[in-house]
Amino acid sequence: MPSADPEERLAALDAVCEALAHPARRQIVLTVHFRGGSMSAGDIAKRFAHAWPTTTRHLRVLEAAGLLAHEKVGRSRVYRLERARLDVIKEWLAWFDRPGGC
Amino acid sequence: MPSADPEERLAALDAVCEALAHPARRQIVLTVHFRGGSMSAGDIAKRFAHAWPTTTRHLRVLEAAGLLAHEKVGRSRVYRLERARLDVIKEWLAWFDRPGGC
DNA sequence: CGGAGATTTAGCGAAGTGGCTAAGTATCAC
DNA sequence: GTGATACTTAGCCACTTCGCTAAATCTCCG
Repeated sequence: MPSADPEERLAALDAVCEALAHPARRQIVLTVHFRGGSMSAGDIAKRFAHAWPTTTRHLRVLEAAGLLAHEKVGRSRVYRLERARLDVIKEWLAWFDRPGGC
Repeated sequence: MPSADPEERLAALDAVCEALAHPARRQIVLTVHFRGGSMSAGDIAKRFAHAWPTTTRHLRVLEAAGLLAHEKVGRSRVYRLERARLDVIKEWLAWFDRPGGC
């Protein structure tokens, strides 16, 4: 269910759009999805050419946008995709399915 | 119809995502849509707090991403929304509707 | 405890973004 | 042509982004 507070929804859209603006971050989100919805930070980092700390930062951006969440498992951190968060984009796109005409 | 060349489609996704990452640009696209799909640069600029050249630049980014196109009409430039271009995002989001599981 | 593995934090530098003002280019009206 | 209207281009500056390496942290194993 979308948040009721319109300001919060705008902020969410903002964060999600900015997070997905970077190709590496779109790739991370897709990768996690196709690996079943959750992956450890190391597994994610291994799949990218960037240095690990660079990937860590991308993960933080995605998490701040609410697209990812993590939990500690032993000495690993497992990131889980918050698929529902992608809905804010769908909602935005839906505006264009209604004909415009002031 | 989506472009056949996968590289071109990736580039398109890239450009569109980056273009829509900025709130002002999302707003421009929405505004043009609700004004019937086309507006002059001046009408667009008038609706924003930014200085006109700033809006011009946003328009150029949106046009480079293929979300807007313009034609000259007298001394005005009329920008038209290319609604179909938004489909590259829908296509990307569609990946998440198929269950992941390597 | 000591050490190795997994991951983040800190901090740097190059490059890009987004705002502005001022100046330029068309086009129309007289 | 002259002047006003409608925009864009050029150029500047503050700030952010994104890559890196080096150092810290946290957790398990023996």
